[in-house]
Amino acid sequence: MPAFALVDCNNFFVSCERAFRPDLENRPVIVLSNNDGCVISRSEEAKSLGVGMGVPFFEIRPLVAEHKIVFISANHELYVDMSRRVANVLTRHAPVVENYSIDESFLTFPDDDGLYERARAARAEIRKWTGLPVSIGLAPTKALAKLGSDKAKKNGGVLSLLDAALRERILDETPVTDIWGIAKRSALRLAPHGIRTAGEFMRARDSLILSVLGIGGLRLAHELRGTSCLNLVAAPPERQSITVSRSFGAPVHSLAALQSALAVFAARAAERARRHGLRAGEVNVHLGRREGDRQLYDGDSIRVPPTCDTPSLIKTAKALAEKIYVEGRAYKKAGIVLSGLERADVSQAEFFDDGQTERSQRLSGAVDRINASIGSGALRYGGETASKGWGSRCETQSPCWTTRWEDLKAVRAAM
DNA sequence: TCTGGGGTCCTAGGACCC
DNA sequence: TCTGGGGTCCTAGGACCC
Repeated sequence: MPAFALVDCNNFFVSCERAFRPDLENRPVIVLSNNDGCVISRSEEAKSLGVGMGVPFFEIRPLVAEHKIVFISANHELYVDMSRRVANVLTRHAPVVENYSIDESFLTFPDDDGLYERARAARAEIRKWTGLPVSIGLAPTKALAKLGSDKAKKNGGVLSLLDAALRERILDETPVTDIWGIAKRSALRLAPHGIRTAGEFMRARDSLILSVLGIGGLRLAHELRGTSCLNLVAAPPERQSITVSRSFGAPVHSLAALQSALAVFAARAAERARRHGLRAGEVNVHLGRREGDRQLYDGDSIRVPPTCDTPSLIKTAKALAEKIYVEGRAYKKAGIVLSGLERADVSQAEFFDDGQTERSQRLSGAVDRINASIGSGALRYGGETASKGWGSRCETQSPCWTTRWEDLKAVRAAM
């Protein structure tokens, strides 16, 4: 029978930091989001002190001080590179690998022969080559493999749910919110029907599930029963959108500052589009502010002739900003979303091409290459001025141990 | 007076994920 | 005072068409 494995890096961001800082082992450690705003990764020690996922940092400052919790500002350059290293090891262990997120991969196998031993071997090899601890779940469907990897964290690292009887027992003691794809809202709608555990959900009538949660919920129920509905996506589908957005270190009031931030975001977004060989047919710009508990957005979109050209996207972003900007508002956040993406190489012929396109593509390509070799942001377009009045706060960030020569770790060996 | 039925496309918002 | 960033999918409702 075909089988799936989910490989999940434990406390990924914290583990990446620990890989280069052994002194952080056995201590409570957390990693903070942009602006040191929220907690986005926690070591087991930090979890047991009661630090929740996603809680605002300022709320737990006293707890941090009391227990000497180590806090680190996120270093995504490092995490992306570590993720790539894990993926490299995995390709040696399975015929098909889907890199589902920065810290999770689905593997698929034609049959489940000796799968448990193979999973243990993969886990040991990842530890050896990257220093990262992973948990692996084995099962006949993706949703079950995911559940398996969660349970594996407290079960020696590898858990097989290939056996139906064991599966049912575990589902019966699992709250329905622990299922991948079911969160608070859905749980609230299921509760009146007496569905609180994953087991109860799995055994519920199809018609009931369909009416309460829709087609996605029904697929999930089938997955839990052992019928695979979510296929492995080896070649990731074309992405639907590209977003670059940031919260500001302090509220921003002026249009000029918002435009300078958006110019930088537009340049990043354009660069990403080019890296994926895509052009955007629609640009959205939004400005976020806070009113009490609520996040409010002023935003607007515009269709454009498909492009991945930095200057033209900067121009569009600035124009949109001007259109939606309201004087006197304290903006906390801004972003740009590129959508209507199409492959750059199969674009329709450009009827109105005035010869600028090719020149501008060559220029963009050169800028990308220079930035890739020297460091992101080394070369900028006009309008992409350095952050003035909208920069991020970031107290403590680790060096880019694996991606920058100047950050390479020095090791001294005593003979 | 009587006001169909089926379809598509688009958009905004909800819900969820990591 | 201080609350991330980047995504996906689904649904409902409106506009429009024949």
